[in-house]
Amino acid sequence: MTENTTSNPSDFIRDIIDDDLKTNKNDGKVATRFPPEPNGYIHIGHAKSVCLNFGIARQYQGTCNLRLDDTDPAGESMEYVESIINDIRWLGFDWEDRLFYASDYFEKLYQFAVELIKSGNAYVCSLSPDEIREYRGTFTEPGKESPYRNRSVEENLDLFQRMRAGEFADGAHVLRARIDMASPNIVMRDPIIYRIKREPHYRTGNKWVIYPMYDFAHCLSDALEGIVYSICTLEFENNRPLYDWIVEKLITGLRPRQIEFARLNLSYTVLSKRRLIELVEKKYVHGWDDPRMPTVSGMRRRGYTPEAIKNFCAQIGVAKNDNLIDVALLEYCVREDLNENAPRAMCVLRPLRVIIDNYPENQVEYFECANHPQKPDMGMREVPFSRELYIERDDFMEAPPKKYHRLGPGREVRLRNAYVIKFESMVKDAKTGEVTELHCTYDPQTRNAPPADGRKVPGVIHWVSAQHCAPAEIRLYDRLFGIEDPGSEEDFLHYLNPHSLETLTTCYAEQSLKNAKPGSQFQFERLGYFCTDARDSTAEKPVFNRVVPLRDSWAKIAGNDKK
RNA sequence: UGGGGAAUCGUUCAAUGGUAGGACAACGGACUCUGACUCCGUUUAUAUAGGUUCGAAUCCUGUUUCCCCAGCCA
Repeated sequence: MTENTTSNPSDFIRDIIDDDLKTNKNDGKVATRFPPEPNGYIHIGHAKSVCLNFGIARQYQGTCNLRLDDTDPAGESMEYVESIINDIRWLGFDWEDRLFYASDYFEKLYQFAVELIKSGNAYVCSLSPDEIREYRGTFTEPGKESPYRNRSVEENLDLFQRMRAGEFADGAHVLRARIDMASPNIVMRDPIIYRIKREPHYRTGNKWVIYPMYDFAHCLSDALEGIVYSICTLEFENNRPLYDWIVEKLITGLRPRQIEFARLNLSYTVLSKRRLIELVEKKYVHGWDDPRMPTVSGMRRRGYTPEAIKNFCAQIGVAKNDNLIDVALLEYCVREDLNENAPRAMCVLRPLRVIIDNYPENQVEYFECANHPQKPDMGMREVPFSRELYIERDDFMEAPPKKYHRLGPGREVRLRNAYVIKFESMVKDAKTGEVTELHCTYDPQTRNAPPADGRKVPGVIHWVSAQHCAPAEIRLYDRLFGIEDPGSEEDFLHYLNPHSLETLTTCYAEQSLKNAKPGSQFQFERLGYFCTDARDSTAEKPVFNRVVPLRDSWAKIAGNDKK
């Protein structure tokens, strides 16, 4: 595992870079960029791209720019820009002074467009949107040339200037690249490169009423920034000829190269921006940072760590195969990191009162408990013990099966870090028959020691002292969807997991958890990893999010027995 | 249907003409004051049919399957 973090990753993109370096193709320059559109929060799929682009820059001592690709004012906002900046920083990447906005290039891009018109490579088309679609043809039939395709350079220049000046309504004209209406690649059939859109831009306000299209803006932004490797996802493969066409027409010297890789798909969730927005807007989740969301802000609030996310991105690799990564791998990475770094504590989720009949009424003892069983340097804490305790309801069974080694009639169990107790009797609710209270006795010899007579007590359960513990709220999160690949379903909302959030309001946390720092993670022993909710947790009532449960081999045994 | 991509254990990534390997998952077992962690072990793969070659996951030919493209989104 240590080898993993020290050795450099390798993939087909890094192979290309290695080759370029070997042949000195770009004077040894390595420059990448991460170019999100600020119209939503970034998610684990973006994190893959962030790790790739920034990771390459780091590995080759190159640079990686952060560029907001904000060429369509609809839906873009500063709130999204801020969230993106915040999220990438949190992941641990730095673009130094290279924060750019495509909108900062609007004037330059306009001049590039003028240049394209002058060289006869672009024209103003006045077909309606419907007509443009019709003229485009289909997969099997070539398109038809627009009647406006042969306008003079002067007319095109005049029209384009007037488009900019705001003389025309939205949709009245567009600027198109003059390529080939018969191209088998539909992208190349005179693609639109500028459209009129009377929509205020979150950065340029009302300065512009024409906006460049992605295909035009992106490649030129790359070129302007001196990007060498323009890494994007597979669905842009069809656009690469256009990328190259534009760059070839307008850029001399070093030209950026587009390389495509397969975007991440994660099981039991969706990663398309459209669907994520829908979940937020229709309130199926409580915002972009809902801990069930695969967004970076959601995972942060859930308690995932940057290290876990980055390690996950390293594990999944980079290739061109469509993929659906098992979310279990992400959870593995989270556990791996938290097992190493999260201090342990005890917390009872579904309490059952236990009275130790032979323990003195007003006595309190403090047990020194290790914050981490394998890491003494993480220190100790004192945990109070008294006559009345709470244990987990699951840790008692009235009629336990043989393999169950917790508490039951006639059985003994070890209280974690404390005494061995023995079941004596139970109290039931007269009406419901539910067990409401247990009476036990403790063996005073078993403090920090095995039973004196050598008998074995296989079970160990967690507990809290009733008079010392802190009432807490705990939110148990489960996968957002009930099926592996909801993203492939048109009506994906039908597959939402109705139990993706379970809120427990009568939990009891050990005393030390009262001062838990917001956003900090713990392992609640025998249960899982939990994170103090950064938003809702208070000193009076701490709120914990379950990051991920511990692996539970008992659940498997119990589950098999039922079958 | 035209064009562009991709096919290797259940999932994913490697193997760049020379022993098909890793991780996750699954399944056994050991250990254990967390049924955690850790450790040990096991199962399972080159889409398909031909060809070239001493030797093919890799090269060639055909076939099949999957993904992307007909936004004035990115």
